Amino acid sequence: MNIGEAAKTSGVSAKMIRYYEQTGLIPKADRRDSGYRDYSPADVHMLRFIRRARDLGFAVAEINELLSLWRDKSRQSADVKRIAQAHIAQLRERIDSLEQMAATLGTLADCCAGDDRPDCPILADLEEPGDGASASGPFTSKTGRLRHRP
Amino acid sequence: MNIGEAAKTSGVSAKMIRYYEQTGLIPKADRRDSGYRDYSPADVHMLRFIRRARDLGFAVAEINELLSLWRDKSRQSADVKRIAQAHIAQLRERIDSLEQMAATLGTLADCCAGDDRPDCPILADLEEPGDGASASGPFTSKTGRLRHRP
DNA sequence: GATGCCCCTTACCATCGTTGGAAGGTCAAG
DNA sequence: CTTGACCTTCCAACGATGGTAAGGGGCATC
Repeated sequence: MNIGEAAKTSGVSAKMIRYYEQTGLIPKADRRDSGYRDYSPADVHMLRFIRRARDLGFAVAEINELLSLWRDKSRQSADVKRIAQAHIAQLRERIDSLEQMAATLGTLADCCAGDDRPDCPILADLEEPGDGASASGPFTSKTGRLRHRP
Repeated sequence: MNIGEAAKTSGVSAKMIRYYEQTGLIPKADRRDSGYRDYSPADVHMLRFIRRARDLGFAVAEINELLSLWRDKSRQSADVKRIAQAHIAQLRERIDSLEQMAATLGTLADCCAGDDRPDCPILADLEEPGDGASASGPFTSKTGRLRHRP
């Protein structure tokens, strides 16, 4: 199976398949005489596993952990559960940050007339954060910022 | 005012101030004879504006928009409100994605014995997503992924 | 006036996951 | 044989931030 086919059936782009191979997340694919990578259904299975884990927000490093547990038939489900729960906690933190942001902005927008007058509580708050719906607590400079999604 | 002082009083690191200048988010700072950048209280004010907007999750491109409205005294608060509301909608989308992820994982973890047996519904779902708490709907490959926060 | 310390400058490199492109080889169909 | 779709490798970029290194200035203290 070509990399293109593997990409289509797994949902992981060919670019990313090569990247995952390069970074060691997945083992080096077999090569045909032409140099083309050759994928088995089992490889595609693994790729779909990765894809699914990415969709669930796991970082590649975490997926690495999950993959070794997946490959290890004698794995303990407790290990997997631990990783999953740690990830859930991470997700909750980010959700909280985002909700704080949205709440702050929502309050400001509600106070905003939204007409053609230059008075704007949103800009005013950006200038000098108010107390009411302040978002300057839990997330300072490093937390709650989202990755740019292309 | 030195860049260090400006950084301290604005909450934006010196590094980022230079970066913002380089990328055109803020105008080039005045220079003293020594070559040091020189910042006025107004500049610091602007930096705090930026900082606050970053804390609220605005991307730099959005902050650019906000900054021009901020500088434009005849701005219409409707414009600001529009930007803010679009941003809120973005935040809500991401929150939804994250909540779906957390819910899916939570369900799986609840079903997981968490003992030393190899049977693990979490891994099973990663292999072949189930229907119950599937998270394969709204967020496919590009949505809901978080930026890595160092 | 010299010494030490901190700050400043520019200029790279790394991160993380992903996408894009260029330059060239392979394969299957016409 | 040609064409076009595929594959290969390599290199670069994104966005925001941190780090580091080398070289020089500013200021307080001796």
